[in-house]
Amino acid sequence: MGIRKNIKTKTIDQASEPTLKRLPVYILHLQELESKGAQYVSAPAMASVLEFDSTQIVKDLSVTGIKGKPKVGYNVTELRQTIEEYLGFNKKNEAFLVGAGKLGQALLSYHELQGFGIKIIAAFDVDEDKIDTQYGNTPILHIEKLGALAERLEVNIGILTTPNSVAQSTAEAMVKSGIKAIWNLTPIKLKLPNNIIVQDTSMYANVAVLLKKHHSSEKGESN
Amino acid sequence: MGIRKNIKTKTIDQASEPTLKRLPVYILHLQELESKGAQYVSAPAMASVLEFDSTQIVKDLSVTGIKGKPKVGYNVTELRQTIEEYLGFNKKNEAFLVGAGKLGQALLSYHELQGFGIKIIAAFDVDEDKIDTQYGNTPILHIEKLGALAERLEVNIGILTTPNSVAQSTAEAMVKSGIKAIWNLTPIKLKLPNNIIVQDTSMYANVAVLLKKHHSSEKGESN
DNA sequence: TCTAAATAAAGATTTTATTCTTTATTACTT
DNA sequence: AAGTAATAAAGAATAAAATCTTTATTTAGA
Repeated sequence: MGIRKNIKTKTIDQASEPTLKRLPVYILHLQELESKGAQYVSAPAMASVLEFDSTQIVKDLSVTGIKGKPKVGYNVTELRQTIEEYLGFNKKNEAFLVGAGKLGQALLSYHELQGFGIKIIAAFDVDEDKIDTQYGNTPILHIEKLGALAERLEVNIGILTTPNSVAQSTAEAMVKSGIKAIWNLTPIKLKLPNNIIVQDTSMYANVAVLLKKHHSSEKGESN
Repeated sequence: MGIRKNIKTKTIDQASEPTLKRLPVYILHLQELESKGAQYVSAPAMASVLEFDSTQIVKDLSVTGIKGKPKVGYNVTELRQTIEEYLGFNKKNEAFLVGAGKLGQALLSYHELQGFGIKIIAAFDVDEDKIDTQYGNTPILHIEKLGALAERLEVNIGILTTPNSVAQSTAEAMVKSGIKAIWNLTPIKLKLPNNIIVQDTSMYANVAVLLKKHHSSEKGESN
């Protein structure tokens, strides 16, 4: 019969940021497998397709608490659902978008985001031409209404796509309105209270890495 | 007189990716300082504004080869120019954008990118309604013309903003056309030859990190 | 001209993430 | 039913990055 360990592994949480960023990649891959009718998938099989290290995949997936079976792998659908649940993609993540410029409009059109947890229910701006119009199905409102609406609708996720010059002040207004988590798509480093979650997605940062690597490789450096 | 060390520090290159991503933040901050007429700035002064560690700033800046003066700091304009030069922002980085959907259009409108090194000179799509029109000042062409044009204009930077389903095949076509560096804004993990530089900017990855941190903090976890 | 304060720069330490190695489990095969 | 091959899971080692510490430089002020 053997000895059964009774020690519960309880370090379920606290996944690293690189791990969190890889999890959506797994979801997309699993969705593709599902569409092909696959029932099970092993970590090495995923590794060869995604070109990750297979033990890293096992580690990444383990943060969700899911268990795979040796010789079989993971149940594809169960795995996808478990990751989605872990990331909170299946929760009602309603968000406000502030700054309805080009980038903001792109995100308003980017309906795939809904499948990945975020639903933008209103946008805010100061441009009178945009205010009280709709973009897609999303109303664009004057930014003054942010506070009252955030409270009434209990929205606490904000997406920041304003011009750089007003990014900091707008973010502060969002916090004052009860926004707890901000997805910052401006390149500005926001200074906000510690309890506010800020996720930066700077186009500039990515351009910088791309160009430097590109120019370095042109000069024949060893990558 | 003292002993003057004659050993040249030659590890000028090979900045880490986190460092490369911070460099544009410094540029933005320096631009602001310049607009206020500041002549010099010290690493600790920048640190207090940007909320970075000051020694990290010194380390980051040192990859460009610039030297600061004790008690004075760095010359603001010289520092900005040196970083821009290091990242290749002042070079002629002409790029093609492939996939003129919403996200692609947002980038076409995002003229600030020019100040950060990237100039999109043409966009490509398969949608007949878009082909041979212009978006802003940028022509949208049929994707079949990519190869010939890339060769003629010697463009080797590509921006990928297609639907996920065609991301891989489009990327392969770009590589065949002579594109050497791809800024991948799809969430797909591209499988391309090793000599091709790929920089991923996945919205999903960032949403994943944001939501997980948000939900974890709601549950009262220690950040 | 000398002293002291400020700061850059280099080195060491700590932390974090990835990769490698070992162990144990499970299903398939004979 | 037993052995074997495949694989997950846990742990160890390695690599990388951030932070901390020390040293040396230099300019401003006495």
